[in-house]
Amino acid sequence: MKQLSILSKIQNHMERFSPAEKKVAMYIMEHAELVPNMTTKDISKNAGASEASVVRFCKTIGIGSFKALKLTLVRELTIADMNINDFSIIEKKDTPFDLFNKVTYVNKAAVESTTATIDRKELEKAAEAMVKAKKILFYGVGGSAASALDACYKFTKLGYVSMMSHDFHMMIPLIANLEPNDVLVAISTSGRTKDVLEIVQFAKKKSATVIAITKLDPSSPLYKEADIKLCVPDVEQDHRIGSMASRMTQLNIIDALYLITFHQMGSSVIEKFHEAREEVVRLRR
Amino acid sequence: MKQLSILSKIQNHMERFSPAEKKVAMYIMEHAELVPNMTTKDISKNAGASEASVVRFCKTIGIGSFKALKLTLVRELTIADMNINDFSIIEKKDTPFDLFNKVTYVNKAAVESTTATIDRKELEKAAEAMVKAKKILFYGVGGSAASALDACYKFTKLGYVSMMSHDFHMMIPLIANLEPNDVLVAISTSGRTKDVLEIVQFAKKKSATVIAITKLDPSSPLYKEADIKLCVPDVEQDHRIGSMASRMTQLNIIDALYLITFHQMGSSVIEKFHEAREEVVRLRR
DNA sequence: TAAAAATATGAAATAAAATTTCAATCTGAG
DNA sequence: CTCAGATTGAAATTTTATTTCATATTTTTA
Repeated sequence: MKQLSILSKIQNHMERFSPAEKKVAMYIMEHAELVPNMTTKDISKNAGASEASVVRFCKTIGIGSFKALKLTLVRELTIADMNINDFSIIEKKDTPFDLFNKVTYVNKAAVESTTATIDRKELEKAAEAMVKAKKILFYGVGGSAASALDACYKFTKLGYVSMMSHDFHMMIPLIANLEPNDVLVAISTSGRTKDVLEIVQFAKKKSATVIAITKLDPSSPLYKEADIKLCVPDVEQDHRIGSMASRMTQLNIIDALYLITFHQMGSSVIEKFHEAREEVVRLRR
Repeated sequence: MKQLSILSKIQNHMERFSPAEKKVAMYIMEHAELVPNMTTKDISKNAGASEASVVRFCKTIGIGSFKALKLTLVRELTIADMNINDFSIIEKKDTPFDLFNKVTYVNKAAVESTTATIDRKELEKAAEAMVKAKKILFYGVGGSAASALDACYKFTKLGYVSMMSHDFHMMIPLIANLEPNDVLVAISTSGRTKDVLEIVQFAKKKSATVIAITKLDPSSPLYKEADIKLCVPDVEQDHRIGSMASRMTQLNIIDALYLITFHQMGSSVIEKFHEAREEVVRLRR
């Protein structure tokens, strides 16, 4: 039989808690992953009960101390899965540290959630395309520009002619010089950024392979146009705040693409790679 | 190949510990499973060193506090049989999808591990500094340039005069125009990039506040020079592959800084923010 | 080789967190 | 009502973690 986890124990006990304990229980159930980094004071504030009640709560559920509860929770949560991906949990009274913990949690969840949208076959197609390419271009604007820059840097290290710009007009001549089998990686979570779409169309005209990093949405133009779709989840974001998680998901996919390419290239290239790295360490500007 | 495992990190570092730290390290290696339930005093007694040395030991191995060490140990000891925690497990026969899963795992772990190095007080100092600043500059080179770009974009959205460049020579005049209370965010995981250090020194001469995003390493020059240190874990990477995880940790901290600043600014600014966003959606280039 | 600088260390002070105490406040049975 | 028992949080206390600082040690420099 399955060992009764501490969280379900709390759940089962819910009816029998006193009002103050119940507040604590509710808070802990809903923010279990934050608890290990919190103090009794933090929790009392957030749950609207006293510190004493937090400690009493621990005893009530049969755990000796608050510290023991934290350890128990960490142990259980390392295996647990997660589901939040928005910032509805942000509250007025949050301290910087609270906010940090929440961001960390959301980002972790975002990375995790890329597993749900990525497609094996598309990854394989991407791997194949990367090997065939001489030149690789990356294009993303606004929030996606940083991802493009990161990707560009990584593939340069692999010895590709790899370029990016967030300037539409700069991209045009770059695209004009693409040859068949070269790759354009277009990054736009929404899949509806006009500049990106125009660049993609131009690249297709030059018979380049277009890889899109975009959210899984069959109705989006970018999704429809791309030869290869590496999909990020639609991490529904609090629009007041703007997307943070989407950058994480883009980068996670870029990292994968990089590692896959690296893996395929084999040891031949690795020497040059090594050489460049040593030079960097030596010069260390 | 190295990884995110704290115990092997301690092992690898063994030669470089000071005598007192070494005693602590030895004790912890041998009794790792007991440590989460011990206090600094317990350990100092058992290891034959002072409590201060226990705390210092944590910093030396790149973990922000003793409490964080305890949490990290619990996580690892429970995760141990969940096998993967680094890239040593990359095998020839890995499919692209396998590689994707491994990258995802590593990135998630990297984000998670920032909780071990961040310091509450430094976050609060950073929050304060950001509110006082008129102008914010970001500087990072190589792999850190993408993080700087991302940060710059985010803070521009908040209405700051926010700039970045990865060109050293371009940075000079930007720094020259900084005023007291303005902020320079210097991003360098190693904390030893020469360009970055020179920029930091110049900024300090202009009385700007320097926030460093760097690994927790008390001996690194950037760590020593910065007014405020937001530390990322030393996700020691397979040097054949180059760092992926470190970008994740940088971005996680940048996201936190952004959210904290946003949170502090309050609703006054949120309107302008909204306005810009709606314009973006309308124009959607 | 001596002086100066940098590093390392633990005792003690301080800060932070957890726990306990206790007086005030409820709650409900008689 | 009223009183016994339960519940609660403010404040005191205890425990734990962290920082400071003076001293000791090593390393560098002159």
